[in-house]
Amino acid sequence: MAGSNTRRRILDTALAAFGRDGYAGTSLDGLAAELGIRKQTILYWFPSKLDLFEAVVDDTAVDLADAFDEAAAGGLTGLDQVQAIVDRVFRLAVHRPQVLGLVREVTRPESPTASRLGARIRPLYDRARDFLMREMEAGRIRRSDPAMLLLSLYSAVVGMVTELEVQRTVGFEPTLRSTVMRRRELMRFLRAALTPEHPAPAGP
Amino acid sequence: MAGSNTRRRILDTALAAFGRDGYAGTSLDGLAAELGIRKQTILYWFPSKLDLFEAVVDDTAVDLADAFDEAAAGGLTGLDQVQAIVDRVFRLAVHRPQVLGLVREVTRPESPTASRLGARIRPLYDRARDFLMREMEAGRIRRSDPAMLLLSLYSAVVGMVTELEVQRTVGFEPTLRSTVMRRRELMRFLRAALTPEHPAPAGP
DNA sequence: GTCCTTGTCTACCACTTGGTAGAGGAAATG
DNA sequence: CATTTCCTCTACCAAGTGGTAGACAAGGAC
Repeated sequence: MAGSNTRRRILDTALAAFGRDGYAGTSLDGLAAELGIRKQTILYWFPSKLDLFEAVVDDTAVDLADAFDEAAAGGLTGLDQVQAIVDRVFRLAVHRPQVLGLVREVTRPESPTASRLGARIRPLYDRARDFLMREMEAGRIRRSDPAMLLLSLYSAVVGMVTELEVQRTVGFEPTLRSTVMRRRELMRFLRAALTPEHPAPAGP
Repeated sequence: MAGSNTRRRILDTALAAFGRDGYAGTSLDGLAAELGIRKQTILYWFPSKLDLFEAVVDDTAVDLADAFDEAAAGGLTGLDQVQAIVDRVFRLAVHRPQVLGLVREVTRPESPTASRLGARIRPLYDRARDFLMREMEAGRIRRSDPAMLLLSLYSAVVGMVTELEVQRTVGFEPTLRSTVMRRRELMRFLRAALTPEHPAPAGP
């Protein structure tokens, strides 16, 4: 039953292709060529292109959730927890940069399954927001609208990671050193933005 | 010579289409249908799809540059200048949301003209970085790597504005009120991140 | 009037797209 | 051995892709 391996290979290659070229920009023929198989083999495992895409999205959502779980398992609080998550996302971005490409593709307003990953991501989003609210309540993070703050955090992280990919595309292979630098700089930015002004602000 | 108006209409509609569906996801036939003309009329004004795309990008780059010029004309410094630019970008996003969609599309690593807008945007980028360096030197903005900081700023702003578009797509028409709220929240975030810790840090 | 330019159109073309139908090999199962 | 199941393939297809060739109408120049 070496065949089930084919399914895995298709998912992996499709993740890279969708993340790199987008849904519309990815063709089954091209994908098959990249895999050294026929397009019909892809359609055997996944009844349609959209089905394949959704499978890739679901697969990726699991990876992301795992990463978050892992980062959250330490039971940290405040900025230390934020740092742990950023570290984890960066590690994911270095090991499997395709994942972030897919996130970018799928968060496009007109993405074929914008709502789908939305639903998959929703629990993560809610957890993160609850965390931020709790920490604000405890005075460990500067008070602000948690939803907005979360969006800012998300944008900053994905933007930074995307930039790494852009460099790679241009042929400027980012060194481990430069990646570490970026992560550190991003954390400085986030810490500056999140550190509370006074120990306990408490306002109306 | 009412014809030249056609060119303008094509550019406007193409901007929206490319920003919404991406380069690969946009077909000349579909674009023509949207305009109520034949595809060949498009190809009369722009010799190829790629030419059209590049024209749209150039056109958009001019708009962006104008917006920056306008925001920078006040001769402000420090956080006030940053705020002016964010305000201006938000205004652009509200009036012509397609522009931000295109920016998003074109900053994809594998975008057909990733380097093109890159070149067009480069002067803006350099100006912004110089500004940040100057303000850091003057102690009006927290010291950090200007390039990284700029990327964080860019990501936060574009992410926030994109989110407005996502809401619109989902049918949740963002009110003027909610837009203003978002802008204010974003500025709080940026101010927190940029405000210098001490009046004059002075390093080695 | 005739000619030339401008702009939009119809008619086509070669190629690619996602998808269907079904042949055939390999291996387990009886 | 025969049968069935699993997997990958060849052979197609209808629709859509970007793009070419050229007809045709409107208007200005002469």
